[in-house]
This record gives sequence, C-alpha cells and structure tokens, in this order.
Amino acid sequence: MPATIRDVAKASGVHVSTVSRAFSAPQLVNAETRAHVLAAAEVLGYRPNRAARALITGRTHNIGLIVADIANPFFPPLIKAAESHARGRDYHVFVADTNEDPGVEEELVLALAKQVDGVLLCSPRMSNTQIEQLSREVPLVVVNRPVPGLPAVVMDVAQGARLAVEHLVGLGHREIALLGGPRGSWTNREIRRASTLAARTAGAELVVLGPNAPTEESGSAQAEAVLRAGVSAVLAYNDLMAVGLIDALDHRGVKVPDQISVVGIDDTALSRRTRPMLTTVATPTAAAGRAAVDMLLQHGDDRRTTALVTLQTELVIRDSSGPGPHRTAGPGRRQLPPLDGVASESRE
Amino acid sequence: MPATIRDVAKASGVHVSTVSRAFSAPQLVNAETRAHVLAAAEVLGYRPNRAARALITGRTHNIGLIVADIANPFFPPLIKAAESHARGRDYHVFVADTNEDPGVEEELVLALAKQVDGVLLCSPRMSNTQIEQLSREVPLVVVNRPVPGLPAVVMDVAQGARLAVEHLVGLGHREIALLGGPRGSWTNREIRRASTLAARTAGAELVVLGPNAPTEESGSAQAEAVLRAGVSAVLAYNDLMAVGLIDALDHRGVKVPDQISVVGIDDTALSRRTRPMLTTVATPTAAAGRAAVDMLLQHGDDRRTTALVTLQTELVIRDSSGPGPHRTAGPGRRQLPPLDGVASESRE
DNA sequence: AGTTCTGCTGCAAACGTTTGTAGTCGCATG
DNA sequence: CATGCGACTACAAACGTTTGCAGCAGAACT
Repeated sequence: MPATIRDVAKASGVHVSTVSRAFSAPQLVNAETRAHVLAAAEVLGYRPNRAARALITGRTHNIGLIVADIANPFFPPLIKAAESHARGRDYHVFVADTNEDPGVEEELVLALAKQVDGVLLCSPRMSNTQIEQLSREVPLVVVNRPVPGLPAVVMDVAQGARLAVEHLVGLGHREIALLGGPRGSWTNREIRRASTLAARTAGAELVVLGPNAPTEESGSAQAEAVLRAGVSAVLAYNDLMAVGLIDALDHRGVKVPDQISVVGIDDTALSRRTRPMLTTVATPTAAAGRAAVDMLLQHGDDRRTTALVTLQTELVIRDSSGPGPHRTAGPGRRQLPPLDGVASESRE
Repeated sequence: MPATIRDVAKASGVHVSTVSRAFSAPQLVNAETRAHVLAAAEVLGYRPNRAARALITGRTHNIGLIVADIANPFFPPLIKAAESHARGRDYHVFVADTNEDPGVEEELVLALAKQVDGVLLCSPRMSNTQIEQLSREVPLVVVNRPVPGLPAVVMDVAQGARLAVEHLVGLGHREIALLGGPRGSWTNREIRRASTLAARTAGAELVVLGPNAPTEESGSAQAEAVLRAGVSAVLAYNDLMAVGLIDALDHRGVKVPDQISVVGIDDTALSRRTRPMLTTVATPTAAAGRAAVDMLLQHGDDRRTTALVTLQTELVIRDSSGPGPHRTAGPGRRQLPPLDGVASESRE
C-alpha cells in the first residue's frame, strides 16, 4: 500500500536506481532529474523503507540502548543525552528496559541485534563471558562496567566513594555503614572495594550491608539494620537507596544528619528535592551517554576495540551529612541525642 | 559474517525453505529433519534476521512508544507496563523521547514507521490533523488524548480535577489557582475546563496560571505568581509542578498546607516522597500502557478503528492539602498565619 | 579525427527471508 | 493396476532497496 521506490521511478520516468541515488547520493544525479524525482516522491508520499535498505547496506542507522530500570532516575539523563547526540549523527535510539533481570537482558540484546548497528549496554547484570558472547552477535559498548576486550565507558566511582568516606571521616565519623547495591553490579564491587580501603586508611570501620536491590524500598528496608549496626554514617549505593533510608529513619524519629549522616551516589534530580538535601557523589551521566554513542559509531565495524573511557566523579556536599560523634575537625555545632529508645519503634 | 538461513541449509543438507519452515511452521516438517536443522542452526549460532523477515511478511513484531519526556516520572510506569505486556505477546517495544518537541515527535513517528508494526503516541503535542496524517504512515494508538477516527486511551482527568477542586472547596478554600500545563496538551485543556466548571459550581474562584512547561522548575518559577494571586490553594497540572511549587514556597517560608494547600495530578512515586506527602489525583498509568498495547495489536491491520478507552482516576488525599481560610466543613485545627511579610523574600 | 574523460543513467545482482506451487515418494484405496 | 492421498520437501519468486558495472552522450584533450 505505501509507495515504493518503484512507484516513484514509474511516476518520474526514470529507473529505480536513479531514484535511489536521488536520495542517497545526490551528487551522482543531474540536478533537475533529481528535482523531478523528489517532486514525484513528495506527491506519492514516498518514504524509503529502512528495513530494506538495512538488508543490503548492513547499516540500520539505529542504535539500541539497554538499561536496567527506566524508572531509576539515574538513567533518564543518560538516555536523553545519548538520544540527542545520536540524532545529531542521523541515528535513532531504541530504549529497552530489563527490569534488572539478566535473562531479559540477554534476550533483548539478541532481539535488538539485527535491527540496530550496535547496542549500548548500561549497567549490565550478566557475566563477562555472557557479554563477550553477545558481542559476537552485535557491536557492543558497555556502560558502567569495564569488560575486557570490549569498548566501555565507566565512571570513576571508586574515587567518588573514597571522597565520600574521607568526607565522613573528616566530620568525625568512625563507624560507617555501606548500603550495598545489586549483586552482579561492577559499580557496587568498585564502591565496596574503594570505601573499605578508604575507611581502613583513615582508621575508621566500615560495615557492609547487602547486597540489595537498588531501590528506594530496599533503602527503607535496611533502616533497621543500619540502626542495629550502631553506625553514625551511611554511604548508600545510590541516591534512591539513600532517600529511602532517610525516609525510614525519619519515620523512626531518627534525625538526619544530626544522629546519622547519609551520603548517596549519582546526584540524581532527587538529591536536590529531599529534605535534608542529599550529600552525594555526582556522576556525569549525560557525558557518559554521549561518549558511549561516540565510541559505538567510531569503531562501527572493527569490533573488539578495547578502549576504556573513564569519567571523573565529584563529591557534592549538601545537608544530609554532618559532624559525627568523635569530633576531630570542624566546628561541632550539633547535639547528638542518644540512639537508645529507637529500637522500640523498630517493628514498623 | 553471521550465519544465514543458507548456511544452515547447506550444513543440514536441506533446502532453505525447509529451514525456514523448521522455525516458523514446525508442523509442516518431519520431526527428525527438524531436529537436524535445529542442531545445525545451534552449532552455527544462527539467528533469523528479523529485518529480512519483516520485509516479506510485513510484520516486524516491534512496536514503537513515543513519550514527551522520559525523565518525567509519569511515564516510566506506563513504559514498563507496555513493555512487559508486549513481551508476553512476543513483541518488543522501542521507546523514544521527544523532549516535548512536536517536530521531533513527527520525525520519530516517521523514522519508526517502517520498523515497527505500530506506534503508541503518548501525550502528543502535535495537532490533530498532523496526527491523522501520520496515521496513514503507520498504525497509531494515541495515549492521553482522544483523536477523532483513531484508537485512543485516555484518563478521565476531568473527573480527577473535579474531585480535587471539590476537595479543596470542602476544606474551605474559595480562591484557588490552577497551575496550567503545556500548550497543546489535551489533558491540560481538560483539567482547565473541568476545574473551572467545578469551581464555579461550588461557588469558588479559579485563577489560571500558565501555560507552563510540565516541569519542577516551572512549578517553582510560578511560586511568585501564586502568592501574588492571593489564593489559598493550588491545583497543579502534575506532581512535578506541584513539588516544584511546594519547594519554592518552602524557600520563601510559606508553609504547606498551613498557609497554602497544594494538590498534584498523576500520583507518581514522587508524591509519597515529599514532605508533606502530596495530595494528588491518581491516574492508572500502567493500565493505560497495557490497554494501548492491546488496542494496537488487536486491530493490527484495519486502521481507522475509532475505539476510545477511558480509564478512571481517583483522588488520593495526603498531607499537602488542609483547611482553608473560610471554614465550612471539618474541624479547622490549623492556625493560619498572615500571608504578609512574605513578599520581602520574594526575589530569591 | 581519434582518444580519453566526465557526467549521467540503466541494468541486474544481491541482501536474508517467506510462501505458493509443484514435485516425489510410499501407501492405502477402489 | 491405476488412482488418489498424505506427508514431506525443493523450486523460485517476491519483499524494497543499494551498488558495481556498463553504456552513452558530449566535451576536452592530443
């Protein structure tokens, strides 16, 4: 029913190949012939069938973007940046959501494989070997995780975690909890490694709680464990969990940052919206999206490029972190009520 | 480089058509032949090329989903519901973001047209005639707006707005502001119409501020106008704007709901996260996503189906709405400090 | 005048599938 | 024994493009 290149050829009295060239190689066709063709195409409402084109050129001009959870505010900025960056290069981005499920992840890559020129795999939960296998089906750029032999863009979240821990220790905290993220997350391992090291170096103790789903609910659910751990500060895997935790602490009458300091990671839009505003590690998500698109488009064909782009992070100090019980630096201007009496409300 | 159906045919000693049928019409091929073929395909790592298949069958088994802004928390639940619903029917969903730009919107529909079996157009900002034209390129289901002659699923947001206004009037508010949404939004017109009517009926005055971008920033930016309007309650186009407004009011020392009540629309995850928790109109977004997919898949071919599905909304009363200055109902347990003295802080 | 070049266009094969039609074989039926 | 049937498989055309090659003017050299 829709007009094909053949209809246009017939209508303008030239061969189909000329029509084809009129669109995709204008310099090869006489200017007025081209005008004729375009006019005919216009009246017929002709649109090139990209699937057919892809079949022969091998390039779809689409790129796939797979994220763990589209509802996680970490991803939208990345997605939007990738989209507009790609659009500027005449590419379209197809986004898909895996619900944090490695199975769905694999299925989606395979499904996307033949319809896109490459896939941006963000925060994958699969194993490295799985990812390597998939990279034989379609060019892959991994985001938020380095995979040997594959191009990847990561954030220097270890640096961020270190800064966060040092910030807390500087405020006088000696016992810090790390609210871990999801199993299979490289970022999570990285944060854990770096914060453990930073704590030890600074002479503080770090207790790890997790792994946990990277959600607000999961942050709330760990409030109990945090209190039981008797720490005075918490570093959370992401802002979502930090917010969930603050919320649950608030419900229990525990004041942040007066009784417990909480630091998040990601600097999502959320962090400026909460009361108190969240101290957090800013990750350059938009830049990551753009970089990933660039890498994919650059080595479009020669796979197995092993480039690794690392983006810097920084600590954004807001209101959810304050002086700890052991004063060592800075003016200790806050009172620290005892933590007792809180446990009674614990079962709610 | 990747294995084709031809390779599999060669490897298993049968004709390509047999291989094809082994996959897409198992009952037509001998069981052990089929086993042979599948085995060969397995070792070769063969995956059918969906583009080639689509070329001949005319069905891509993909559906497009276009939203105004993926970062708006209203959309993710809709997207996720549509995705998983579609996946259950062996369809994949490609999401794209328009940045609230009608031009990009049209471009995306056109780009998607040949690569999907249909498009879910959510909250479009285009004109009806534009949409009708596009529907000739690809089957369309419109979400959040009725378009004559096209299948659509909408929320009964008029009812929601009415409930919200009645709720506020019931609390004693007589002067209410409506924080309008974006130009071109059907939902916005609907809210405006219904709330104006409801206010008049209940003997209250409604002042409309807008149109505005449906963002948090835009909500904050209107705080000044809200104060100047001298109202005691505000109904916002969506939760995002409501939150932005509350935030800006808070900065100015204006207490919500003690001095001004604020009601949102959408009941996004945000609304339970704010302090005070937001009174809002719940819209069944997940159900809308599923319904839209169903409609698209149902009348896949016969376009111009004129079905219109309307989903009910309901008012969720939380903490951001309280008694107004004119007590008529309910216990007026809050003090109402004067609004004066606020303007001095206005320029921040 | 002959040769080469340039600018343009047509021809036809190819991309990886699906599917209508026709063919083969063994077997039961009349 | 011819016929028909059922189960299976091969053949080939088609889907809508792109692109290497060849052809053909006319212009520009030698």
